[in-house]
Amino acid sequence: MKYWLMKSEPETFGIEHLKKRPKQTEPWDGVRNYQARNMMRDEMQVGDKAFFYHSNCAEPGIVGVVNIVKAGYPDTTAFDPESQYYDPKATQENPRWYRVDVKFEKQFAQTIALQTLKQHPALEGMAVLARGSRLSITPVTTAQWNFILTLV
DNA sequence: GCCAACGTTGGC
DNA sequence: GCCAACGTTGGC
Repeated sequence: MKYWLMKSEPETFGIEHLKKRPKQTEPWDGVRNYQARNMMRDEMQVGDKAFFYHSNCAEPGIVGVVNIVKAGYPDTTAFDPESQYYDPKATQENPRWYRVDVKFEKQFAQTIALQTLKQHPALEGMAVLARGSRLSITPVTTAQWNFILTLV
C-alpha cells in the first residue's frame, strides 16, 4: 500500500465537495498530465491513501485524507465533447487519460499549511515541496506520511 | 529530434 | 493579478 498527495482547487472541487458526494466518493477525473496519469494508471491501488491538498487558494495546504477505492480506469470525460476535459485524441481503444475513485476519510480540524510543511527538515525532499512543482499527484513516503500526521 | 512559442499551474 | 516554472505543441 502506498501514500500519495492529490491537489485540487477548493473552489472547483474541495474536500467539502467530496464530503457531500453520495457515498463521499468521487472519480478523480480531468487530470491531463502524463506523469500524474501514469501514477493513477499504473501505481495507485485500492487501499492506498492520499492527502487531500488545496491549491491555488488563500491557504494552500493539506486538509484531510482520502482512500483510493477504485484503481486506475479510463477517464471517459475525455470522450465527451461537452466536457471541459474533452480530448479529441482519446478513443475507446486508446483512452489516453485515466482516473481513480477517491473516498473521503477525514478532514483535519485545521489546514496543515504549505508554509508549515516547508518548515520541517523531516519533509525536505517531499515531492510537493520541490521548487516549481506543479504535478497534481505526487508520492508521499511512509516516513513523510507519518510525520505529517503528527502535525495535525 | 530540436526548440521557440504557447498555455497552464499555483504561490504570492 | 502577476509571473516564474513547467509541460506540450508543432514547424522545421
